Amino acid sequence: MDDTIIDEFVETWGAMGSSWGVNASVARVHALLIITEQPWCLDDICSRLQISKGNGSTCLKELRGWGVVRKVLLAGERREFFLCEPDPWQMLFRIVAERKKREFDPVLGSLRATLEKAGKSPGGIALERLKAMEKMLATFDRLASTLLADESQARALLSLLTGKG
Amino acid sequence: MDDTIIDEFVETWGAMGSSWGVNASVARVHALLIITEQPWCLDDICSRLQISKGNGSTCLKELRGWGVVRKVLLAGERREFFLCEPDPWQMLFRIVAERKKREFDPVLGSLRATLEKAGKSPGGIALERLKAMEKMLATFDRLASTLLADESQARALLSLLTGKG
DNA sequence: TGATATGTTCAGAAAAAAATGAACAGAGGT
DNA sequence: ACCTCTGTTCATTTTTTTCTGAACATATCA
Repeated sequence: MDDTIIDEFVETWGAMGSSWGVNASVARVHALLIITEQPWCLDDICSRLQISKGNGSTCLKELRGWGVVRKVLLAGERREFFLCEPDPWQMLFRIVAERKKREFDPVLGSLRATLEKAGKSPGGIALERLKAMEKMLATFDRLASTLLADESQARALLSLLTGKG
Repeated sequence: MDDTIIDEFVETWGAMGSSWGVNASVARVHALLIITEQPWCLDDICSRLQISKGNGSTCLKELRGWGVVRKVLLAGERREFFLCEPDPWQMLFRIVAERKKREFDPVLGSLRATLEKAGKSPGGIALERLKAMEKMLATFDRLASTLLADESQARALLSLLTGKG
């Protein structure tokens, strides 16, 4: 029975989301749209996942905010339907780009501000270590920017590095 | 006053931890050990961060579990002191290795199990899409394994890719 | 216009996560 | 052996997060 297969996937995805700071319901809705490639409407999602309409609505809004789910209009249908981005790489890039912007860039900015202030009165602060951290994060910043700027190239590069297709 | 600088760094780190699924207190303790490179004892950490001894003890235990903090014995001291891994790259590699093991590998395993089951009764399941996802995650799996196996090489490679030191 | 269908928002309820602090365990010292 | 210092554990409390469901908005159609 493939409902079981779908459920397992949905729950796995939900648990993974949780451990990476993504609301489990959001991840579950996403998983449902991933594994069944049909368009779903709000009510069907909610009854399938046993969540309230309010919660479902919020999850979809968030997923659209991440750029991984979009509304589709179905001929003769009054309701709104939702589809997820079909290409896993695209999906990943959008999530990474968004999380970088929201949760990495501010940290790098803050670290640089700390370094600047600490440069003037370094008492008790491990300046050299912080500089090394800034350098490391800056490396990731450049790498991510480069990869995100050209997705097909990024994909090729990553595959190349691992020596497989 | 550098206590303020330290506090800001600690809070930034704590907030970042939160958004990536790491307990904020754990991240704050880590931040304190990062930015001051002295050894700290439990009581001093707790009073500096205004957390209970129980909480502090648990945080340190967890940080040791991640391999980024270790106990040091100070001559003539009965208390235990704690130091964090001094090299940011080492720190990062340990965290990545551990999170991969705990939170990525099981997902890849589960996805493969899903694929196997769905191969037999694929009704309603987007097989091709799941295969593409498996392929993508497998690429990351190989890449991470390669990089984690030789840290200095990984570090060199990442710097090379970004065209800087 | 009124009735129905659909979606969103948000105050309050429920659940989950995190923190506290007291009890306990062990290690040293006297 | 007894007392003190140190650290851990865990039941309970507190805080935070998440979810629900009802009220509201909007759209469609008769």
